[in-house]
Amino acid sequence: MSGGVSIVWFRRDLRVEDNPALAAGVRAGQVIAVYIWAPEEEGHYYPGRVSRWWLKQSLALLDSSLKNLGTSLVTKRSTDSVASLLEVVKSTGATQVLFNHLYDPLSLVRDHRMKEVLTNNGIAVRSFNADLLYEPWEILDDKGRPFNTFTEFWDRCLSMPYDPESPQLPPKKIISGDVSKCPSETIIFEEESEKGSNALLARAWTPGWSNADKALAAFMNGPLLEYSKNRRKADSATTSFLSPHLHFGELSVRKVFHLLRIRQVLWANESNTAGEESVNLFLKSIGLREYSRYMSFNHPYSHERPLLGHLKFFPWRIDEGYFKAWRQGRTGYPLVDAGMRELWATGWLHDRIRVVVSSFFVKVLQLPWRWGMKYFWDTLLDADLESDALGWQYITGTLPDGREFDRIDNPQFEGYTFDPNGEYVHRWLPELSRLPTEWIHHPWDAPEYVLQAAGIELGSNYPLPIVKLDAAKSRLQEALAQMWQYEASSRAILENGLEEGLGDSTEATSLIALPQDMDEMDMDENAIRATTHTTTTIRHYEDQMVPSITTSLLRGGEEEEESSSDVGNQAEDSRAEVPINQGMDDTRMGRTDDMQQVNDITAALRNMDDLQAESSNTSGSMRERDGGVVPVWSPSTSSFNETFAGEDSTYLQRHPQSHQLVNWRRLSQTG
DNA sequence: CTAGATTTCTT
DNA sequence: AGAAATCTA
Repeated sequence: MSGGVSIVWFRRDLRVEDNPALAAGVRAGQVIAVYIWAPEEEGHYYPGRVSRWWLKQSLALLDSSLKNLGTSLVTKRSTDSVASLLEVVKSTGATQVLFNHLYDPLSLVRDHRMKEVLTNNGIAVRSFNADLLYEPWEILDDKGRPFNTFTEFWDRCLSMPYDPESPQLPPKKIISGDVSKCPSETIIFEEESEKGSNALLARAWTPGWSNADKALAAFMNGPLLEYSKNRRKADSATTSFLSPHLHFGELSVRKVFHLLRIRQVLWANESNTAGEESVNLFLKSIGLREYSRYMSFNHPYSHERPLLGHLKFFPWRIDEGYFKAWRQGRTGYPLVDAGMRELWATGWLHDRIRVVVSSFFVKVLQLPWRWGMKYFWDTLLDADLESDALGWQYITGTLPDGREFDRIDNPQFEGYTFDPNGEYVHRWLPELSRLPTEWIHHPWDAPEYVLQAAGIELGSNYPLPIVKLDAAKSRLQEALAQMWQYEASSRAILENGLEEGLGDSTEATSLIALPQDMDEMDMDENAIRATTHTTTTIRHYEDQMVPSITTSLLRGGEEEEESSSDVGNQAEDSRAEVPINQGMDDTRMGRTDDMQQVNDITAALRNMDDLQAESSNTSGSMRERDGGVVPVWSPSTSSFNETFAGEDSTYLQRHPQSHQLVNWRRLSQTG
């Protein structure tokens, strides 16, 4: 036993405490800790600037912790993490590879392949749960099927016959394997152009597992008690700020859960109801994180496809201008705009405001949710594929327990509940800083003299509402009517057995692609315009699907047309595009049946082989339909950055202490 | 005290 | 929008 060398493959479990893979390695003998940076494998989901910044800090801290324990972190730069892992194994003479589970679709496929490759090479592979209270396959209903609503899921989690594993302490000492033949490679996490902006982040955040632990303690001993009371204020400092730590696995959810439970019992004994309620609420947000993994595991396409198909024919607006206005915080709705500017400036957004801006995005602007999700991915410090997919699908209403699609939230009213005194808006929208609270969430209603006194000229230094709310409501109705009509004709085509129906169906079924990726964003603006201008105003009668990003990974980008293969094809279709044989007058009708079907299929797909077969299949069927219109955006080239920085002096001078996150102006002065 | 109004919450 | 919780006369 003591002679064995184990590779511990770190991914999003960047901690030494309660890390089962690491613990197993230590128990087995010598350990070689490895981190492989292969972002190209993530396809569209190459981590954004702030996310990479966090990762860099976190790895540095992990390395120093490992050094204190007797080894160090071997880092590798790769475009094929499985191949790199195999190299590491060979150069170190390791006999086993240990890692902790991930549940995003890319990792599921990659890890499956990794297991296969290594096993074929005679290497033992062992994997563990380090990210969840319970593995997704442990939480099933009475018939042994996965749940489809959060409440049911979470109830079951909380009433499981056995508790989640107790958190383990860090190892006292690690016996290092010989890494002399396996040198670390330097990983570049930030481009030169990003360093300036990144420097600001360090003033507000301290990544790394030991800091995560401190953040947890600070939250538990402070804001947690008031969590239920304060959680709905846009700029309150009462959120936990743990999400980036949790995303990178710097913090063990099981530890969080454990400590929360202890605290809960304590407060229950003191009959501290406010405290109890707070704990329950906070636990629920942990539960949502669990649920996002659960959904991703059971429905590996939930990051790119709606779970329910009832909006399949919704005419999403392919409108670059709307998209840009939203990103830059120039929609004319102060609460939305403040949120978007905070996001851009700090990489952070209060949970409530995430709901506000994303709901606005989908319902008022009618933009395809995957664009919004991609933007969140690129800009959020806690960008998390599973959580964000769940969130956006929830907002869009494509989950069984999602919001109703035809309900539009009113940012003006939301403004007065989440930001009653307008402080949040004042902070992030310097151009409105002199507008009284009475008008702060609806400047378009303010009398001319008020606007003048506040130095606001609507339509010039602050926009008028990009879409009026009553217009948004009727537009939504129109869009739904179109959707039903399109649905009906599509069904007619199917029933008539026509291969190609309406003349415009090619256009109609073309895909709405994601916004441009990083490498394309630096393109000449004219070139971009040339590729997009003809179609920017056209509505697309199709879901926002893209070819599966797992394709390139599996087949090196070229997959055969294998539609004949197996269940996969059918399964894929039913999941992505729930049959539209009902629900003409109720967008929600038929969802139970649909979900039933989805479930049956995914149950059959639990096996990784099927999953793999299916993903290649998907791309096969989607590929030739690619070519949707792609709006272009670029944080790095946006002029908004410069316009925004340094404008909000007055308010910040008045409230120097008032928020804990990045103070954009102050930081840019000193940094 | 209750019926009715009003506010809050919804994963 | 609709249910549930909270307020009020």
